[in-house]
Amino acid sequence: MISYKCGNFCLVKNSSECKARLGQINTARGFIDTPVFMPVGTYGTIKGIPCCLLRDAKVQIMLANSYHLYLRPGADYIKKSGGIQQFNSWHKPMLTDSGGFQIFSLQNFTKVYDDGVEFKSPINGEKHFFYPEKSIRIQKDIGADIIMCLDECTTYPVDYNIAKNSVDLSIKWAKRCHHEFYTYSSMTDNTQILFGIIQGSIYNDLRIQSTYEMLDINFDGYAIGGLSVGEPKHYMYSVLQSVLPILPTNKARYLMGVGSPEDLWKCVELGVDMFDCVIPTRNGRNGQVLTSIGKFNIKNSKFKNDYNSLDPNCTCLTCNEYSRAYLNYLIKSHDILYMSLLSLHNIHFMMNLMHTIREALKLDIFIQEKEKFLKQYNVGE
RNA sequence: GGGGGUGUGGCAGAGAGGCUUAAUGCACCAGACUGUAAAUCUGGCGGGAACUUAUCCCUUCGGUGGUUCAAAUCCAUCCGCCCCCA
Repeated sequence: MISYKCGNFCLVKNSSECKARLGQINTARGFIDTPVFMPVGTYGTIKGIPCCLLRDAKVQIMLANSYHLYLRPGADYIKKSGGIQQFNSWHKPMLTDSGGFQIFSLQNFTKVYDDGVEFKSPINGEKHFFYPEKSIRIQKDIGADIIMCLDECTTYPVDYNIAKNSVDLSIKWAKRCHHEFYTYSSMTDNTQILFGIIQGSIYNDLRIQSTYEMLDINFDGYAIGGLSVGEPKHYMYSVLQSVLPILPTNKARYLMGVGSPEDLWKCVELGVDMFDCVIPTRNGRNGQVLTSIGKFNIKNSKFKNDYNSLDPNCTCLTCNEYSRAYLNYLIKSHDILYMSLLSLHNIHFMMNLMHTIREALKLDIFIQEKEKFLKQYNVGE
């Protein structure tokens, strides 16, 4: 059994073939084997899926969003209810995002100032001022195991000078977050950990500057944000190749908002440890099914008389119990059950994918397994 | 027997002489979705050519016949359906 302090990242094994690594993160609610994929439950719930089924699917950690939870039901409320993991019955590690992504996703309801950001609530139009200290306090009160700094997630495309100012702002905010994190007292003191977020859009020199300044502040882990916001793929890989080599090997690296199955293999290869993405859940609710032989949309009429399971290589509840034909029927008849069943399958798929990646790293056969996966996956349906 | 109404694309339902192959929903067919304002959004949806763009031909608003340069829209007539009174 590996023994190390809460919050520490333990590097278990490096690939001999590439920059990929096997690791483990220690949190108050258990160990997380990396590389890991974290399903997104913005409002503290993975839509449509009971937590017991997430545990069955071997989900290790899930995401929630501090801004959305702050709006409803409120950070104080969650604190009083015993923390988010108690409130939602998940009882396992959770990571909360800071609200920084909402500067991007809710940009039409947002005004960024030097001190913080003014959000207009999408629920009722109320104005809320978010600033670094507030984001940290909310996340601490919510009880997140991993807390993210408030950053500014820029849009794509963005001018160099705007990106540069944004990087400077995110660094300034990161320092304030770091200070508040070690100042503000909460019920879960000493068990929560804080990650900084590297920005800089597609500009490698800004990314490198952002990385060094984040390293100076000294976080428990480092996230790469502001990617997968519409930029061409090669920019993302270019940024990763600039940033990852200068990150310390003894800290976790988290690529925010990524990604698709093929992205996961490629980014693990470059040395990323943690991922999150709405693809398996949101796309599942829109009918997209991820399988070992490619993705497809179960709404398509060709599945009306297809009595096979979604994925011949999957053993999830959906694949065990239901045919493509029935799932096609469910979605056509707007029965809400399809959302749960497709989300659950897609989460199983992502978990199996990460398990395959970890096993490949254990056996040091990552590259061959990656190629095997991509070949089969791109065959499609 | 008397009086009134109505018939539009797969369905519902606008349109009341030219800009109408005909609004809008639904259904149907595709596509998109990457730190979730998302059970959402976008496109297509009479037939046939062409297709990088543009475009062209044919056929449609119950049937038939008319008026008109021009008809889903006006007139006549036939057919179907609905309602009220006896």
